[in-house]
Amino acid sequence: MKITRNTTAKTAILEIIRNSDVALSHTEIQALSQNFCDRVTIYRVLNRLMTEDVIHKMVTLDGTIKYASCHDLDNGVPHSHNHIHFSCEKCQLVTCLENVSPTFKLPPNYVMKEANFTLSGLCPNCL
Amino acid sequence: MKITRNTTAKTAILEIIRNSDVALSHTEIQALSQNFCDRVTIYRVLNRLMTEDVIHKMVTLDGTIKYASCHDLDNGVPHSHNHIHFSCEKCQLVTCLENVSPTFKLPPNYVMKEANFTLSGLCPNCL
DNA sequence: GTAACTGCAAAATATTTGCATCCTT
DNA sequence: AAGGATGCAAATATTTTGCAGTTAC
Repeated sequence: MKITRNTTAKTAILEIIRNSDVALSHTEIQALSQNFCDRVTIYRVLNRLMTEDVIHKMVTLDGTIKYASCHDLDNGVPHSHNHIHFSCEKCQLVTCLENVSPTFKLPPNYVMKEANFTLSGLCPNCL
Repeated sequence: MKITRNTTAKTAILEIIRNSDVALSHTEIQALSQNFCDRVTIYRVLNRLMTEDVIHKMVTLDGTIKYASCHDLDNGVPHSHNHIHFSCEKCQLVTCLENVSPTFKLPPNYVMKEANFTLSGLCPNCL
């Protein structure tokens, strides 16, 4: 996997994502960045961070793309992104439910490469 | 549930969606509609069809929203939209896998209202 | 007849691209 | 030094809103 340069923008954006316990959209990251860098740079840094596999993205039911940091598993096995993301319709926060992996059986001759599982509803804080 | 008026635009758009065996985006529906009606009307009709529960939407991994008709179950029970959608990365087609419902266990105090399960990979035609 | 629907224009929002300049390695 | 990264401007794409005119019921 190709590693890109460690620039200040990249470091700052990764910090924002890692400090958040919920997934963030490009717009939310921009708001948190306090105009530290350009909108366009955020788009490009997010793409870089994804190719490096330090963050992953998901989509909410309304099509908004959100980013969250990847948590490495203890055993060093490459983590999967097949966990469920929960989007609270009241507080709007998107949380990674790292330990909830759905099971299912694909029909014959389908080859899965990526998965996105998003639920919406009410989170414990808004219940 | 509120039923909206059966206008020619609504009928035509529903026809397009029902005649397709894959889920369609707003842009794709517009292309298929041969400029039968305005872009804005398509947005509004799609929203109406969703409130009437005759179509449902999903999001692909890149955030594109796609629409597909709802298939009623034999027993008359309101169908769920918790089936998996498969997005082929080669031919770009999004298919509803109606019979594949994932099972999972939500943590306590989460209340699920909607679900979106999207996989990407290769479909049987592109394998 | 009337409330719902549509088309058109325009605004608001989101994302991508080109290019000159700057910075990491 | 060199190639990658950034900022800015601008193009492109997507979605929403307002309003006047039209249509379904």
